[in-house]
Amino acid sequence: MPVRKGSTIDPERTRTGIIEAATPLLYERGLDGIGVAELCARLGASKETVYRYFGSKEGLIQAVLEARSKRVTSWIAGAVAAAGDDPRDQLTAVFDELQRWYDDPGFRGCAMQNAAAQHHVEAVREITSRHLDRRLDLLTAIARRAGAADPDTLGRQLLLLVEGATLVAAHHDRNAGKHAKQAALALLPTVSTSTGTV
Amino acid sequence: MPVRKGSTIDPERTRTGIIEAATPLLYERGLDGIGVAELCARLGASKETVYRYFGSKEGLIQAVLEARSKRVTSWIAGAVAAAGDDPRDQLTAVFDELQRWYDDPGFRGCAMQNAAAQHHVEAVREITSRHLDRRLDLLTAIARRAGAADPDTLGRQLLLLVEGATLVAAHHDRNAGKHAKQAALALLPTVSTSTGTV
DNA sequence: GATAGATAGAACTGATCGGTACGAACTCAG
DNA sequence: CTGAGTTCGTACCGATCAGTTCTATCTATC
Repeated sequence: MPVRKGSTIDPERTRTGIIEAATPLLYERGLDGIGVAELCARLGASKETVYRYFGSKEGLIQAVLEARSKRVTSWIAGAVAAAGDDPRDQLTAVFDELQRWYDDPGFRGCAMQNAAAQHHVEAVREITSRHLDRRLDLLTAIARRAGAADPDTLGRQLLLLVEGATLVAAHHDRNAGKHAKQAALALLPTVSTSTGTV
Repeated sequence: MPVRKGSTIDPERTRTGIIEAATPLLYERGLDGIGVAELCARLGASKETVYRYFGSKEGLIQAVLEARSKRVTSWIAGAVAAAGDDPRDQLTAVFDELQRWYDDPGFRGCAMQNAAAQHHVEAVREITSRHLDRRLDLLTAIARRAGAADPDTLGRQLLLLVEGATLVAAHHDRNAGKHAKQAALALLPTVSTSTGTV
C-alpha cells in the first residue's frame, strides 16, 4: 500500500509507490488484462489518486514501462560490471543472469516485448525501441572490447540472441538462455586481439 | 466476402473463407483490438454464422492461428526445399525470405509471437508452442545436414536467431534478418563433413 | 413450387471498461 | 483551531464488448 489517507508528505514517493505496486499486476495479467478499478484496489490507492498522478491508464502503463526498462537495463549492466574485464566473462554473466530469470516460476516473458506486441500505441513502441537501443549499446560495447572486426554487427547479432532467448524461453523452451550463451560465445572472435579494450 | 446469403454449397469453403478474411484484420489490429461486430461486418459474414462455425471469438482466434501456423511453416519449408541441397544455401534462403517479410510495409511482427504475448490463454500458448516445435524441427534438420557435432543444440541456436530477428525487426531494426543470416552461417560448421546428408 | 436449412442484418442483453464526481476522513501549515 | 490540499471509497456515466435472438431472405433439393 503505497499511500496513506490525507495530505502526502512526499508526492514523489507516492508516485513511485504506485508504479512499483502496479508493475507486477500489469506484468502478470497483461496490460489489457486488468482494469483500472481492480488495479487501484490491489494498489491500495484510489482511482482519483492514480488519475491525478498519471492522467490515464495509458499514462500509468507508460510510466511503469519506463521504470521497468531502467531497472532491467541497470540490472544487466550491473551483471556485466561485476564480471570483470574479460568480454567472454561479461557475456557469460549476461546470459547466466537471463537464464536465472527464465528459471523463475513467475517468468512470463519480457514485459517490454509483451507490451510492444499487444499495445498498438506509438508511445509504447518508442519506449520499447529506446529500451532495445540501450541494450544494443551495452552488447556493442562488449563486442568492441572483444576485439570484433565489426563490433556494430556483432552487437546486433548478440541482441538477436538475447531477445530471441527471452522470447523462446517464454513460449517454448526455458533453457533458451543456455543455448544463447553458447551461440554468443561462438560468435566472439576466437583470439582476443584486444585492440579495442578502451 | 466469404459467404453469400442462403444455403451454402460448401460449408468448409465458408469456414476457410471466414478464417482467411479474419486473419489480416486480427493481425493488424491485435486480437483484442477489434470486436466481433466490426470483425463480422468487414468479413461480410453475420455474427450468427461466425458463432455457428467457431463457437466463440476465442474459437475463431484459435482457428486463425492454427491456419497461420500451417501457412507460415509450409512457406519456410518451401523456401528451404527450393534452395537445393547445401545447408548453407538453405539457411540463407530462410533468412532472405524472413528479411523480405520484414521489408513489407504491412509487417507487424509474427502473429504467433504477438498472440502468445497478449493472450493469456492456455490453448493459444499450445498453438504457439507447437508452431515453434515445427520450426525447430526444420532448423535441426538443416543443422544435421550441415554436419553439426550437436545438431539439436545448433537447431535451437538457429531458432533463437529466427525468433529474435522477427522480434527485433518488428520493434527495433528492420534489417535484423541480415544480421541473423550472418550469425547463423557463422554458427554452422566451417567444413561440411556432410556425414548427415540423409 | 414447396420445404428445409443457412444466411445477413439488426436489435437486444448483461457485463465490463475507462474516466469523472463527490463526500467523508485525514494531514499539514498557519 | 482553522483552512487548504490530499486521499479513499463509492457511486456514477457513456461507451463498448461478447454473445443471443429474431426476422426476412436466399439457395439447394425434392
